[in-house]
Amino acid sequence: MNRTSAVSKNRLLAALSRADLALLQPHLERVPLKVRQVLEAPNKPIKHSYFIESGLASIVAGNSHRRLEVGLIGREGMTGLAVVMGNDRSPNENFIQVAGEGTRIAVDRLRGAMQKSRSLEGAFLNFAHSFMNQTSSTALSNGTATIEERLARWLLMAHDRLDGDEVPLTHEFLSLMLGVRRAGVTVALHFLERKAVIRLSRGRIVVMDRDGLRTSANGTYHAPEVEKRVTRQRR
Amino acid sequence: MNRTSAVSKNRLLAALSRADLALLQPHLERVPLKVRQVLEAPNKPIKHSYFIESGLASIVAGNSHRRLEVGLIGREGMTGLAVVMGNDRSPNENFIQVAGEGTRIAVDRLRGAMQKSRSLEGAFLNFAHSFMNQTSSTALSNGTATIEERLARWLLMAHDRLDGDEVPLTHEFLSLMLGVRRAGVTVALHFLERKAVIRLSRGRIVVMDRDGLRTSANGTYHAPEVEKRVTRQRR
DNA sequence: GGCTCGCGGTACGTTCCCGTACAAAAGTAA
DNA sequence: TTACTTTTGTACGGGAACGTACCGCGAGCC
Repeated sequence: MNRTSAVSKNRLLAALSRADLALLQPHLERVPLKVRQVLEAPNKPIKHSYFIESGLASIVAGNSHRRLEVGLIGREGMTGLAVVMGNDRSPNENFIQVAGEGTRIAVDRLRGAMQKSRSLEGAFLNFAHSFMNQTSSTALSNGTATIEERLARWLLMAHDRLDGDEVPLTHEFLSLMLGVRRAGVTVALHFLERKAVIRLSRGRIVVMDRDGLRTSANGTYHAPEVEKRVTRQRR
Repeated sequence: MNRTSAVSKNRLLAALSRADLALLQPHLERVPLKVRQVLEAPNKPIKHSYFIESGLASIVAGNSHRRLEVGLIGREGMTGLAVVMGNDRSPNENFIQVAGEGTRIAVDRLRGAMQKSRSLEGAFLNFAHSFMNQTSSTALSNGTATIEERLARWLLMAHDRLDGDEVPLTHEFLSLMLGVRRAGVTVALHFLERKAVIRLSRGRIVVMDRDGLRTSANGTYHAPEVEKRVTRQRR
């Protein structure tokens, strides 16, 4: 199989050494990712880890009354972090928010591969750490930012992970993600539109000006960390 | 060395197998933990991981304008999770909030021990995962709860990790942790005092009624997960 | 080609929390 | 005791977001 076609659009897989990839390859299964598809149910054993190639998954925490998104995963990473960290489940729900496709691996296969290769395990843990940082950052902005700032941050994160400039989501959906009123989202989006950083149409937000969005995010957005981990590869 | 006295008051250490503990033991150094002592500075290489035996450390995220606590670590765990996950630094600050003592280990020794024992690594990763869940939960309550609810949650978490019922902190300090006004904390604490779930005195909050606090937390507090991870010990 | 239903725009009064400010305790040092 | 510092109690006007509600519009369905 030729090298170019073998490289996944998933950045985590694409960055693996050939040997590590070979450990996973036989167990990877290509799957479509449909909107609202549940990848992990809260407190239920996780069956597969997903490597997203296009689309977006949302990690949502919640206690029936309260619910909101604590993290976003796209082609830069993988789902099933609980498994990477030696557990079999997570209290949070994980579902597809923007349709796409990717590959998945059964969790026992994943565990096996990680046991066999420290560098593979290291790569996954490294992503788990950056996801943890994303969650901290979410906690920070939830605690201190306005809806408009939080929306700008969210749009930037989504834009980072999608092809093109369209974010195909309704205000209602965004309000669930941010844990605020739908009407609040509508108003805040209009502010952003008046600043010409986005354009709105039904069920769709188009990012027009990333820098403007960054300004609107007012310090709550941080570019996805450029891998600065201690290299552990020593093979 | 006799078994009773060898068992650390740190729960993570106490739960390790004898073999795993033996890997760490030679490198552990007993240290006092002083208020405001910085265990990890943001984006600087971490030098030691700390196993707290008494006292409380706070993990704070922030961009100079904004700052608030995203997690709390006491005797149930360890600091330096970035290292556990293969990195050498974290964007968050980590400092002592309530004085106490504990042991620490230099990070390269820690890495060495984790390389040698999968079960040791597994134990630490398991804690990292539960800390991650704590952070999600913080993100959730920051986004959806009132000050009074967040305070109740915070007090319960602190109470879980401290000896006795006293939380020796000023309103000012709590306001920094929650990212709200100091005056807001004062008012909210009075509400809780009027409900007789706490008692206030200068620089000190005494927990009187845990169940009442739980009610006041209104669903934002979850008892620290009772270790339900897949057993990985296969030593 | 009319209808239905989901989505988006807008409004009203209310609640929570903010920024700021100042003075009354409660400790601490002299 | 006195003087000083830190912490706490309380107030005020203002702004952000809330719950709720109602209506127009667009897109897909029959």
